[in-house]
Amino acid sequence: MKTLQPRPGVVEAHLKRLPVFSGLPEPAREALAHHARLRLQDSGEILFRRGEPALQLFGVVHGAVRVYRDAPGGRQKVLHLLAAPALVAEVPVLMGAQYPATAACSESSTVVVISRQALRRQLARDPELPLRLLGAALERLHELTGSLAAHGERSATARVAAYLMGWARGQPELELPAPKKDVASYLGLQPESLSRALAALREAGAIAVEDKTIRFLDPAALSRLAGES
Amino acid sequence: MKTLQPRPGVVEAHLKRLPVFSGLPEPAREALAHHARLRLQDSGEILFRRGEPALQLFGVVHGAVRVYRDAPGGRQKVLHLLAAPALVAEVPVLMGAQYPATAACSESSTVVVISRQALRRQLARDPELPLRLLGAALERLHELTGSLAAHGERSATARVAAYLMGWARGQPELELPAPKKDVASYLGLQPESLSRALAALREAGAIAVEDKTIRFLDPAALSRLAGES
DNA sequence: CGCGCCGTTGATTCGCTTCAAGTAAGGTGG
DNA sequence: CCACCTTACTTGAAGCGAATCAACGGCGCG
Repeated sequence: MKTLQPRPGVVEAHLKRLPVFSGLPEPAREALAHHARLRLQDSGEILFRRGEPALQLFGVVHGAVRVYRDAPGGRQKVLHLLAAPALVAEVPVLMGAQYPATAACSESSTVVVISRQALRRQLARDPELPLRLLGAALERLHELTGSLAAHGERSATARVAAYLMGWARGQPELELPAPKKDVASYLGLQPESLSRALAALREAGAIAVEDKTIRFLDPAALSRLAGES
Repeated sequence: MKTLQPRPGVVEAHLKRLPVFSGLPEPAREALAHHARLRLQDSGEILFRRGEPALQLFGVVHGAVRVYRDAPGGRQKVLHLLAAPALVAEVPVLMGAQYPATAACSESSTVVVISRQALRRQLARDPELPLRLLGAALERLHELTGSLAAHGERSATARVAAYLMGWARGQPELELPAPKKDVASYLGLQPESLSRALAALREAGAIAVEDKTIRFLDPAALSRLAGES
């Protein structure tokens, strides 16, 4: 891992690409950027661990991050998969709590690190910022809710189909934000099961798979496969 | 369902028993109570539905509520089980969003209903209140995180054991906050499976079951059963 | 009383996990 | 540049655990 302290302008440009900060007036972003660090992380490197006091907010500007919890038996259950641009750990940092899970890069990434102090300073100054962060938290809650509702109900294939559609956003192609084994864990599956589910979708003519790239060949069929119990 | 408009003093007394409001100065609670309604709900009656604009905050002062989402096939997946005293829907009301799920009473309950307007008015006046509500939201997020981590990993019996221990809080006995079928859904199980899991724990000598009451006979054994994969 | 809902228990089925190979790509050190 | 290792992914076969189907007893309620 390399920590940089580049020109504030560079960091500010990165912040601008994060949805939460993009709407802010430029001076506010500059104030934040002034106290931020930039980190270049290799795949697998850890951003923070569960239980540590949440002193830093992370903005992923390039790459992808997985948030997970260790489970008995040396396994880990992935709770979130984030692809740049995304914010990690707004809620615990905002609340002065501990990190509720561990975060690691699932590919080499560049991350903007903002200290809790700096964030708090800016929060006091900018009345819009807390609302934006709360909005992000709400979204997170929404995602967890949906994820929880999806588990148990629905077959493996249906879950995978639904997940793919959720990432599609109308585009004809999508790049998985993490190695398949992490995607599998996120979906509550074993890697083998994900592999088989993708194979089933492929054989149904709904998608084409090449490494981490999924091409949508038949969105209607995919949606049908996602819908059935 | 019966809606009452009792003396504010009565409502204020109820509010005082809700953790979020208990620390407030009495005048603040009275101001809130003034615009609140009291509802007596039968088991099964609905507080709000997914997708409706979140105009009302609910405080359960007696009884229990389940929050769920409808799943394909006419089923429903329970996301939260709340026993009085508890608050429902702080986050969407605070954010001016829509209810992300549906809430219904799982037994006959009495509920304090506070309009978003009234809450907002009080929020503007009381600098401590938003933080308290945020804290509640964080707890909710925590619960969801844990719940999600528990699904998939762990066997049915282990999940049930872990769930029971989570509600125990040191007491030798606990009352399930909902009919067993709702508890089952919350744990991602079919009612039959919950029944079998409880039977297994009973046969292991860890607990005794009588209707909705669970007595802890051997906490050590229970914890051991909860721990294994 | 008779009906419906909840909960329990038994028998069976089905889907996912597990175990086991085997391929392919990337990294390292000789 | 190649031998070697590790890691990611895929596929096949077998086992198991929870879902499902079914029947029954208890209880509240009209």
